[in-house]
Amino acid sequence: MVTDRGITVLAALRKLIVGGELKPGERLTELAIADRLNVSRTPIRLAFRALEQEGLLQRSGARGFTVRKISAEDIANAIAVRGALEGLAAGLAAARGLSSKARQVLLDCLAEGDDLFDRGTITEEDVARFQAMNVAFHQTVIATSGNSAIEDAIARNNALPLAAVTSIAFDRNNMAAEYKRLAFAHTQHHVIFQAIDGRQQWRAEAAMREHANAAMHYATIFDRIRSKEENYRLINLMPDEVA
Amino acid sequence: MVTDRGITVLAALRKLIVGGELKPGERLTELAIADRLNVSRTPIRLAFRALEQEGLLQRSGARGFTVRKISAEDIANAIAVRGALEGLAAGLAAARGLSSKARQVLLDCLAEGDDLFDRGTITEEDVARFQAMNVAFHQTVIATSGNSAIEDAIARNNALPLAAVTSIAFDRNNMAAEYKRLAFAHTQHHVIFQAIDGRQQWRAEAAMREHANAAMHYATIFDRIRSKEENYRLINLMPDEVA
DNA sequence: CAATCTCATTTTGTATCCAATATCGCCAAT
DNA sequence: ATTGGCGATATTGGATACAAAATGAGATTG
Repeated sequence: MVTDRGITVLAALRKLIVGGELKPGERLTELAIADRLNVSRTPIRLAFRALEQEGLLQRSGARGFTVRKISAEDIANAIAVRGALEGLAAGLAAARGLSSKARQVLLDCLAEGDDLFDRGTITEEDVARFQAMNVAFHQTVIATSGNSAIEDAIARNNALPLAAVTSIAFDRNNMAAEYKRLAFAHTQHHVIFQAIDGRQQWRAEAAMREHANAAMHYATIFDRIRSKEENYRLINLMPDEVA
Repeated sequence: MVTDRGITVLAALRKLIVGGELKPGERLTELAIADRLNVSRTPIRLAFRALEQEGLLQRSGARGFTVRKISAEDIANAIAVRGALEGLAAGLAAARGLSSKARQVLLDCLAEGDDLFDRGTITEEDVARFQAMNVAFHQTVIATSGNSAIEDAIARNNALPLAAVTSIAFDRNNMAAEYKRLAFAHTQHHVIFQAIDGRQQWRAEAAMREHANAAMHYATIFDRIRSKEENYRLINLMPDEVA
């Protein structure tokens, strides 16, 4: 064993797929990919099955895998699922109440967002900051729910690039519009925090569920992002990179 | 390749785990299981990872897998997730409307249930009939939602034995109580159908979500089922066996 | 000319071998 | 007595060889 290549291979393949170098619908044979990545078929076989579970690959008939064709509808579907699951999480979090530590994390997220949006404009780096803050906010709420099955279900649902909390895309030619979009999402974070902190279960659930619709935006611009119009920038934290 | 043992091995292992022959917490080594099932390590490696995804195995440290310890809380958590997802599905189904074919399937399910519960008592065979009908009802609603991400998420959440629609458990010494329980669940089916057929999105969602609580019963009696008290019978359709 | 059958080729599934590394027990030193 | 290192062993990861299917092309026949 040279090193633990399994993980490396999996990440490399994910990158090839998400990055579009392996095109949707393309058929993958173990040998071809093995040669391409300079490993034997063994780690490839494991990676194929893992990626099938993640929803990036599909079995094609009795033989082989193809790269899943992801449509805007798929993204929208996954976002709806995310909304339902995160809504449930937020409601349960409200019912259970925040630990003082979780409460502080959320407050920090809110403060950071306030700081970010106070200026009235944002830069591309700000978007990256927002993303990190956003991920922390959502993960804290989910963790506070105390229901690990939600966490699992969301993690698996996150496999689709644009449906995950860890994805963010924006139009660099239109940062004013992006500012509005993200600032609104941040305002929703305030509402969600209020509801959870105030132990209002139903309100927390409804607010979080509505908040997921902020991401529905991605489904509508999915085709433009996919075709790599160069004014669209996609920041996509891979599963490996998330703490 | 003798035959496609991969699937066989996976199913066999699942059975060993769910059946309790491999005890929760037990550490599994590839070689030991390979010998036990008379195959090489290769299909075992694949199966371990698949079962990890399903949530039946857990990675234990840097080396090896252990059989996941499932608690009553885990079951309750998974059922809550199922409720949220099926609730979402039912709501979407109401919004979209039933196809005439789906409508007929649901009506048939209702008719079969009516027939089943008309007599005022049930036998063990009736429970099996109910289970088949129940699975069909739920799958039809989920399919009608038109959101395949829900289907996927539910399928994966179903891995835990008692959290799945495909599981049913009952106390054979107390069939009168079981009759009440299942008859009530069936009445809920009527409500859900009414709501979906009447295009009442929110009512459909709420009704389906509440319906999931019928399964919460299993979380409460989980320990008794697990310890195989012989008056409890568990019918568990494995993922392979579901059409 | 179409349909079907056969055989070659491709590709997957399984077994086994080797390399790497974690784990455990033992011994010594403090 | 406890801790730290050291080596033996167990166990996993990866490569390769081989067996079994599936697929496709070409031939053969109705």
